Amino acid sequence: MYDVLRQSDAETPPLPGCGPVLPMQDHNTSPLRQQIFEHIRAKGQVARSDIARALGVSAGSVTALTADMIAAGMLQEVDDTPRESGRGRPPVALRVVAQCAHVIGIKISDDQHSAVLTDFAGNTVADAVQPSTRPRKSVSELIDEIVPLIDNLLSQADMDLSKISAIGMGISGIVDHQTGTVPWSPLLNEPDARLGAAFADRLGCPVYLDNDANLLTLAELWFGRGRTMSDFAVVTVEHGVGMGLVLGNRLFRGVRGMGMELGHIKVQLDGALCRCGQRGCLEAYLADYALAREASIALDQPGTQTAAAAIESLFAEAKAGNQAARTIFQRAGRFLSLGLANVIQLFDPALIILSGERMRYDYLYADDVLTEMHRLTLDTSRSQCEVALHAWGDLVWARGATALALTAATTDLVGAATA
Amino acid sequence: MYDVLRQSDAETPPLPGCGPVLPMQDHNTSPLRQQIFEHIRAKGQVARSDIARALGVSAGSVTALTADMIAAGMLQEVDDTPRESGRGRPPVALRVVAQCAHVIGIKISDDQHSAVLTDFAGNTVADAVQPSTRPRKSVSELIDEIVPLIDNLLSQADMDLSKISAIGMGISGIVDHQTGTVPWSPLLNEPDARLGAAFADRLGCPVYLDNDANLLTLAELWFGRGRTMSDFAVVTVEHGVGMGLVLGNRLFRGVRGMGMELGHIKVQLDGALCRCGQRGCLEAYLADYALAREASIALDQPGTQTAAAAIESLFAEAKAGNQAARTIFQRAGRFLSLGLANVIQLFDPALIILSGERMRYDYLYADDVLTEMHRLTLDTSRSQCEVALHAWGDLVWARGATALALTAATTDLVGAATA
DNA sequence: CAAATTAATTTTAGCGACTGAACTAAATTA
DNA sequence: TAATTTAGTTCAGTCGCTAAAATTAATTTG
Repeated sequence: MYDVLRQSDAETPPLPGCGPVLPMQDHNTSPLRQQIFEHIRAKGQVARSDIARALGVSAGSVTALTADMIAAGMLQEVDDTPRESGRGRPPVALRVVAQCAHVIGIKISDDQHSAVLTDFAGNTVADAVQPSTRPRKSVSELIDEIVPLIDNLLSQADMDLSKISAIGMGISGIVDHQTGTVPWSPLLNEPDARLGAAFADRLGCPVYLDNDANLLTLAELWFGRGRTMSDFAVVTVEHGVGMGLVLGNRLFRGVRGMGMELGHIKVQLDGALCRCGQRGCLEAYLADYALAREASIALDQPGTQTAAAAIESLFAEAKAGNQAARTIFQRAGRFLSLGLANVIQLFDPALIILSGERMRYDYLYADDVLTEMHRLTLDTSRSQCEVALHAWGDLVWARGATALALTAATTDLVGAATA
Repeated sequence: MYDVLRQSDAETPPLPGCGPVLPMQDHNTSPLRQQIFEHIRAKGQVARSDIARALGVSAGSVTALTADMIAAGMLQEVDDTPRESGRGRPPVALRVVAQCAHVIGIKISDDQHSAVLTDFAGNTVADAVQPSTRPRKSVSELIDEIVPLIDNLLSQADMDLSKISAIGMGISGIVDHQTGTVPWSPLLNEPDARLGAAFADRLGCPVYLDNDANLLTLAELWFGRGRTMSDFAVVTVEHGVGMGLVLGNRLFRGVRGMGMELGHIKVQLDGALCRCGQRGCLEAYLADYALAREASIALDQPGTQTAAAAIESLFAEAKAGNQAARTIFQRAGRFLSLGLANVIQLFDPALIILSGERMRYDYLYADDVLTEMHRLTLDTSRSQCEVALHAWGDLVWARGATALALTAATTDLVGAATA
C-alpha cells in the first residue's frame, strides 16, 4: 500500500529517451464557430468587426460562420445598434437567439431542492423549489422527488422536456463529473451511484453532474464576479468549507477530478474533531456544525435546536455583546484567515470570492479576517490577492448548474453539423 | 487594499450577456511535427507506424513530417531495428540525431553552482561545478561567476556558445518564468533583477529562468519517476519545503506564475517561528534550519556549527538511540505527513514524489510518515495516492534546467520553418 | 522457389478551417 | 458631390491534416 521506491539514482534511466512518455491530452481548443458564439453570448451583443478584432481572426471567417449560425436560427442581427464613433459604415450587432434552446439547472439538497430553467442566452425563464424528504435516500426515490420539480418548471415555461437541451445537476459529496457517478454523497444511501445515467435514462435528456462547490464556482464564472477574471478561487463556508478554482476560464477539477477539499486540509495536528472523523480539519473550526457545537456551550443551551437556529442565536448574542459568543466567531474568523492564506500560498489567485448564501455573519467576514489573511501571506513582491464577498440568493447553485448545462449544450448545438 | 465587495445579488448583472468575458488563452496544442519529434525522443526510437498508432494520426502525415525532419538533420533512421512480430515488412525505427543541438542547464546556488551540457536527445555530455562566493551578490557578479562554469562545460565538450541552442537556469526565490525576472532571491542583493535578460545579453544565447522547485519537478518529468505519469506532485524538503505540480505533462506554475509555496502554508495558528518572519509555516517544523534549531537544544551544543552539520550529528544521535533527537525527527515527520495530506486533499494527485538530494534521513521519510499521511487523508473512494522517494545526485537541479532549455529549444528548432 | 500473406511506408487526391486581399456598402465630412 | 472611413462580403488560396490506393519488403506457404 505504501509504495515507497528508493531509487538511488536515475542517471541511467530504465526507460530509453527523455521527456514525458505519456501523450498530452487534447487541450481541445474549441472551433472558431463556437468561440464566436460564446463571445457574442458573453458580450450580450457585438458587431462582426468587433468579434474579428476581439478574437484576432479574419473578418471573412466571422462573416461566414455567423451567416451560418444566423441561418441555423442561433444568432440574429440587432436592428438598432448603438454607435460610438460616428464615422464609417455603421456596425450591425449580433445577439444570441435566446429561444433557440433551453436548459435546466438543479441543486439537490438535504432540505430543499431548487431548480432554474434558462434560455440559451442565460436568462432565467422559471425557477422552483421542492422540499426534500428524508435525508438519505435511494437514487430512484431521489428521481421521484426531482421529476415534479422539473414538471413545475416546464409548466411555468409552457414547454416540455423535448425542448430541453441539457440538464445540469449538483449534489454535495464526491462526484465524478466525467462519468456522472457519485462515489459518495451524504444525500444518498448507496455508494457509487450512477446518478447521472439514472436521471438521463428516466428523463431522456443529457444530464451533467457536478459537486456543489463546483456549481458555485461556475455560477461565479458565468453570472457573477468571476466573469471578468479568467483565474480565480471561490471559497464557501456553510455546512462545510468548499472551494473551487478557475484556471483560464475553465473549472479546475483537480488532477483526478476530485480534490479541492479545502474543508479537510489540516490546520492543527490533533485539533478539533471534524464530522469526517478526523481531527484538525479547517472545517472543524469553521463550518456551521462547528459553530453550533460551541454555541451550545456559550449559550448554555442543550443541543436540541438545529445547527442553523443555534448559529442564529449565537450571532444575535454576539451582536448584543456576549463575549463568549464573540470569541467563537473570532476564532472561526482566524481560522478562515488561515485557510485563505493557504489558498493564496498554494494557488496565488488574483481574486478570491467568498461566496454563498450565508455570507452575512459579519463577524466571520470582517475586515479583521482579511487583515489577518494578508498578514499570514508571504507578500514578497506578490501583488496582493483581492477578496470579494458575494452573497447570492437561494438559487445560486441551480444557476451554476445551468452553466454546466449551457456549456454542454453549446458544444452540442454550436459544434453540430450545419444540417 | 482590502477590497471587499458586498454585492447583494447578481441576478441582474451589471454586464450584459452571460459566461466568461475574457478570451480563453491559447492552449497551444503543439503542431503534429513537434508532437512526433517529442514522441520519438521520449521513446528513444520508434517506427513510423508505431508513431501513427500512438498519436492517433495518419501514417501519411508521419511519413511526410518525418521525411522533412530527416532532411533537416534532426532525425535519422536506425539500421538494425529489433522486430517482435516476424511477419510483414519490417519497421524502420527513427531516432533523434542527438548532435543536432545542445543545451546547457545551470543551477545557481549559495554554496556551489552546478551545470550540465546535454545533447538534443537529453544525454549528458559534460557537467561541472563551481564554488560560489559570498551569499548575496549583484547580477553582474553572479554572471562573472557563472561564465567560467559555462566555459568549463564548453571546453569539455569541445564546443563554443554558438552551438548552444538555449540555456536553462534555476535560482531559489521568487522567479517570474515568463519575463525572466527575479522579484526576490536570497542569492541576489537587488530585488526585481532582470536576470534572464542580463544573462542572455552577456551570452548571446536564449536563457530561460525558473524557480528551483520547478527545476526539480521538470527533472522528474523529463528524466525521473514522473516520466510515465502525466499528473503528479513533487515535494522537496531541504533548506525550505518546496513543491511542484505537473498537470497533463505540463508544469503548473500557479495562477499568476507564482504560488506553490508549500513551505509557507500555515499548519498551526501562532506556531513555530519561520525564517520568513511568520509563525506556523510548515517549513518552520521541517526544514533544515528548523531541525538545526532544535538540535542545538537536544545535543546541548551551542549553535556554532552549520545547519547541515547540526543535522548530521542529530541524525547520528537519533540512530544511536538518543530519545530527544528521535522526537525531533518524529515531530518533523508528523508535520511532513500533514503537509502531504494537505497536498492530497487539495490536488488529489495519483503520485507524490519526495525528491531531492537529502532524502536520506530515514526518520523523516519512514513508513510511519506515510501511514500518518494516509490517516490524515479523506479516502472516501479516492484511490490512494502513491508516494515515491527519489534521492538524486547533486546534478538534479541542473538536469531539470536542461529540461527547461530542451523544451524551449525544441519548440524553436522543430517548429521552425523548413528552411 | 514462386505465389500468397502480412505489415510498413509512400503517394495522391482532397477536405475543412482558416486567411488575405480585393470588393461592396453605408455612413460622415469637407 | 467627392473623398474618407469603417463594416461587411466574396473568393482564391494555403496549411495541416486524413483516407485510401499503391508500393515495398519481409515471411509463409504450396
